[in-house]
Amino acid sequence: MGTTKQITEKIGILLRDSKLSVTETRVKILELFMKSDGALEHSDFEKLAGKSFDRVTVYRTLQTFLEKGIIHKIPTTDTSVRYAVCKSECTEHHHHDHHVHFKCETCGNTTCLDETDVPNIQLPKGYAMHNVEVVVNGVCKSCK
Amino acid sequence: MGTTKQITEKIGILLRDSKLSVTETRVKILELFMKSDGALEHSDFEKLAGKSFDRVTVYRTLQTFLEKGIIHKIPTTDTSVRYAVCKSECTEHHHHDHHVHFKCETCGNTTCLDETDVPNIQLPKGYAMHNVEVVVNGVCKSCK
DNA sequence: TGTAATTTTGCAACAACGTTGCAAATAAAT
DNA sequence: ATTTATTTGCAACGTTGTTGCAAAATTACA
Repeated sequence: MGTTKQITEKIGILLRDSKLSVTETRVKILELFMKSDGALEHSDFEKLAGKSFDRVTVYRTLQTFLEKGIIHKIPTTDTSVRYAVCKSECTEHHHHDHHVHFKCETCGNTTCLDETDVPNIQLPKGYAMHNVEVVVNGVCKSCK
Repeated sequence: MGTTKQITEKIGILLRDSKLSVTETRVKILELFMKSDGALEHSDFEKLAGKSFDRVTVYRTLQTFLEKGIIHKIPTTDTSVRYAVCKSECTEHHHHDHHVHFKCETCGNTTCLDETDVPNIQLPKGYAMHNVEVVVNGVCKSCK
């Protein structure tokens, strides 16, 4: 994963590539994403990171990252919204969200199973498919 | 689908089977579910149905139906929570949510594709699978 | 490097959503 | 028909998400 300095450098490049100003908030939020192995939700950012961010800034930052294709949302069955960093192939205009998400019922973490393919689904006649979201619920490796 | 009277009768049986009192609110909410072909969210109930229900009652009713296995939740990527009636095989203790949900990007409706099977997914070693949720985004038959 | 232009942030105020306790109303049991 | 148990609606509250605007930080450029 690299040293903290390397991560910071990587984040700077990522932001500049997306034509975004490099600000403390954005760097800190991206650091959290990179250091966390699971998906994060809004409330995670207000608490964590030593410094507590303003709620509004967090909302706006996540919204910006979404629009630039830096992060993506993960479906949930409650009112929370979960985000994870996109793989490198994701860009502002082209998303590769076709991977499986795993939600552990024990630790509550949601992770992206990048290696696991989303299988082909045969829809009834007349339906056009754009995107498939798969969330598997169960028990993860660490909790077993 | 049957006449209104038949539906009301069916709902009475369903409620009594679940050991729930047959009240006006519960009947009206179940009627809405049966008459709608798509999934419904909380706000749909406050407005619709001529009579407007109290917010709290709707929350509590949906919660009760969930616990009894009468309805199930559908994953979304926003803060809304969508519900749909369960198929007959669902009970309080055993759920068959293994079907595909389809969200139309044009009309916004979410429907259950009961006939469409959820394909097998090969998880990495060490993961235990309990339940798979699939949501397909695209354009539905009616909007094409 | 210093200054102007642009972008981002934080605050305040607000709107929407969801929860809890309790008394009144309704349904079930006898 | 009366008692018992359940459900409902209200009030009050906490949380979550949004918008406008002035202050602060970042970028662009001389």
